Amino acid sequence: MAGSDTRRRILDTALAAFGRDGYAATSLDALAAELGVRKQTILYWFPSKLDLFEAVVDDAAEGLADAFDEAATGGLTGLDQVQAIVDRVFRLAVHRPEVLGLVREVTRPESPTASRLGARIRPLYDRARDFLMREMEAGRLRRSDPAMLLLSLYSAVVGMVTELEVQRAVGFEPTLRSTVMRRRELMRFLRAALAPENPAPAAP
Amino acid sequence: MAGSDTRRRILDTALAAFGRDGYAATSLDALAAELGVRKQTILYWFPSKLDLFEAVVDDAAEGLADAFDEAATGGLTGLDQVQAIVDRVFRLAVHRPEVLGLVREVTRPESPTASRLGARIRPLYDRARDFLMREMEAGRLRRSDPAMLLLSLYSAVVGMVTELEVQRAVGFEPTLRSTVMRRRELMRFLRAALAPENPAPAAP
DNA sequence: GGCAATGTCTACCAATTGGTAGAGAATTTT
DNA sequence: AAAATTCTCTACCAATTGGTAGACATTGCC
Repeated sequence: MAGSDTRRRILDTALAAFGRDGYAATSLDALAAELGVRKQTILYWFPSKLDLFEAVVDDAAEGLADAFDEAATGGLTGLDQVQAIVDRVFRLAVHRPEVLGLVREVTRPESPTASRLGARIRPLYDRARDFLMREMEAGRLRRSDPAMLLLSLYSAVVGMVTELEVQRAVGFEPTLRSTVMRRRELMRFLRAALAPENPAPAAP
Repeated sequence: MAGSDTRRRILDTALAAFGRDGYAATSLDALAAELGVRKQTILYWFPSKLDLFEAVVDDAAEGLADAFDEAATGGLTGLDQVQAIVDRVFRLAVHRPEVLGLVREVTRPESPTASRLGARIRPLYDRARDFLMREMEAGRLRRSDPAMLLLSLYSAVVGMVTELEVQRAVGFEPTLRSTVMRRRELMRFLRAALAPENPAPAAP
C-alpha cells in the first residue's frame, strides 16, 4: 500500500503549508507541486480543501497531545512540571514550527474550523487546569484563578515561540543561542509569576 | 473633497478586513462590496492590493504609536507605567480588535510586509527598552535582559488579547466582565514577574 | 490470464482573483 | 460657460482557484 504513504506525505506537507502561509494563501496546486504530484491526487485522498484542512488540524492536535503527554508523565510537580512542558513546547517549536503556526491560524475568528482544534485540545486544557489547581492547593504554586492563569501561560509561551518574526523585524536575529536565551528568560518570567509567595518548606 | 473621505473609509474598512480575515482571504471585491463601492474605486486610491495593505499597515502603526504615546506621557514609573500601557492596549483591543489582528497578520513569516510594521514599530520598541533599563537601574523593576523581557511582555499582552478565540473554543465565553478579569489576571502575572525581588524602600 | 480495486493521471470547467482601459459624472478652475 | 481635474463607474481580461469526469496504469486475487 504505497497509497497511504501518499496520504501521510500530503498531511505533513499540508500542515507545513497551512501553518506557514495560512489556509487561504495555500492553494492545492502549490501544495501538489511541492509534493511532486497532481492536485487531483490530493483531492482523491481528501474530497475537498476544507476536508484536508480538518484532517490536518486533527493530526496536529494529536501530535500536540502526544507532546504534552510525554512531558507530563514524569511525575513532576509544581514549577518543575511547568518547566518540563515549556521545554517540550520549545522543542516542538524548534523542529516543527508549522504546528504552532497552525495553532495560530486555527485560532483566528474567521478560521473555517475555529472550534475544531478547540474541541480536540479541550481534554488537554482540562488536565492542565486540574494540575494547576492541585499544585495551588498543595502550596507549590501561587494561588490564583487557574483558568485565567492557564490562558496567561498559553499566551506567554505560544506568543513567545510564535512571534519569531517580530523579533526579526525588531532586529533581534533568531539564532540557536537566542532561542535558548529566550526559553531561559521565559522560564525566569514564569517562575517569578508562579512561585508561591511564601516558599513553603525552605528558609530564606 | 469627498474623495479623501472615500480614501479614509477604504483604509478603515480594509484594516478591519485584513485584521479579521488576513491578507490572502480578503478580496478587493468583497472589500468594495462592504464599502458600497466598486473595486475600481479602491484601485483608484491604491494602485494595487499590496499598496493598499502597506498603507493600512502604516496607518495602524501610527495609531499604535499614538496609543502608546498617550499612555507614556503621564510621567509614571515602574509598574505603574507598565500598568498604564497594558490598560491602554486592552482598551484598544476592546474597541478595535482588528488592529491587533493586523499585528498578528503582519508578523507571519510569509507576510508580504513582515518588515514594514517592524520598521514602523522600531522607535516604540527602543523607547520601551530604554524605559525598562532605566527602571531596572533605579531598582523599580526586577533586573533582567530588557530586550528579552520586552518580548515576554509583548507575547503575554498581545497573546492574551488576541487569543480570544482560543478562550471561546475552550468554553470561556468572553464577556465584558471576563475581559476585566483577564486584564487583572495579566497584571497580577506581570507584577509578580516584574516586581523587584527586594522592594527597595519599604520594610517587609 | 482475467478482473476488480486502488491510485494517479490528463482534460476540462465555472467562478473568482487582481488588474487595465476608458467612458461618464461631478466639481473646480479659468 | 468652457475646460480641466477629480472621482467613480462599466466593460473586459488573463490567470488562478477549487472541483468534476473519466482515462490509464498498477496491483493483488481467482
